[in-house]
Amino acid sequence: MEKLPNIHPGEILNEEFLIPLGVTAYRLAKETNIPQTRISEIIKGKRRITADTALRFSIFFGNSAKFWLGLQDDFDIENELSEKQEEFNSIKLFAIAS
Amino acid sequence: MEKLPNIHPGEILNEEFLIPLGVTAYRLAKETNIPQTRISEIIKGKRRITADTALRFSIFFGNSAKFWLGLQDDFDIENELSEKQEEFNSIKLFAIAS
DNA sequence: TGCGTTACTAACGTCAAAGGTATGTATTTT
DNA sequence: AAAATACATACCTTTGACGTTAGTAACGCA
Repeated sequence: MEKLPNIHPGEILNEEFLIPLGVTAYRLAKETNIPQTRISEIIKGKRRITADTALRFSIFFGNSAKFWLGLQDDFDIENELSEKQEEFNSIKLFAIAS
Repeated sequence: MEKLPNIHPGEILNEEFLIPLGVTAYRLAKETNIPQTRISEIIKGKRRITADTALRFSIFFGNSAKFWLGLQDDFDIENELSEKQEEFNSIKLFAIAS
């Protein structure tokens, strides 16, 4: 198994939505009433997708808020896993006390 | 439509996992290597489920990290929606510039 | 009875990040 | 030329995630 580069939600926003649809970050900011800085930082992977952001995106793009939060979750989970492998290995599955 | 009380993830942790399985918050903290305060605050709805928490829970309970983060997402989305209805109403679906 | 484990809460303190406003600098459009 | 588009940087505030420590209480057992 290769380890995927772990692509962040901002990259998907840009490459799967903005570019194909011909929407600029500026326009997205204006139409969703999100400050430009927030959009800019999300695209650069410096900021997370929150529920507020997810809802605004979902209304504008016509998809679901869970899609956007799901992207963030996947990204977070992958990052945590690769950072704390050993830590997590020490946790054992629940078992009823004997 | 009635508005559901919007149940937070900690409540589900407690009522759907801890109580039925007979696991105390104290034991969960010990076995997942999470400080007790974190568990306590999550159960009381004062703290969110993060990727770290979700992964530890999923290993211990034998389910997925996305399940736990999904609970948090659902909760966040509901809260945002009820708080910012009007704000979101002003956002319009994307349309190609004419 | 007294010690240790279990169980939970409350009170600090730190650091990261989410949020906004303001500003700067191009480029395009009118 | 003026206004709108497009994007980035800097600064500030507030929230919240995190941990450590300390405190209380109840139960188990030797």
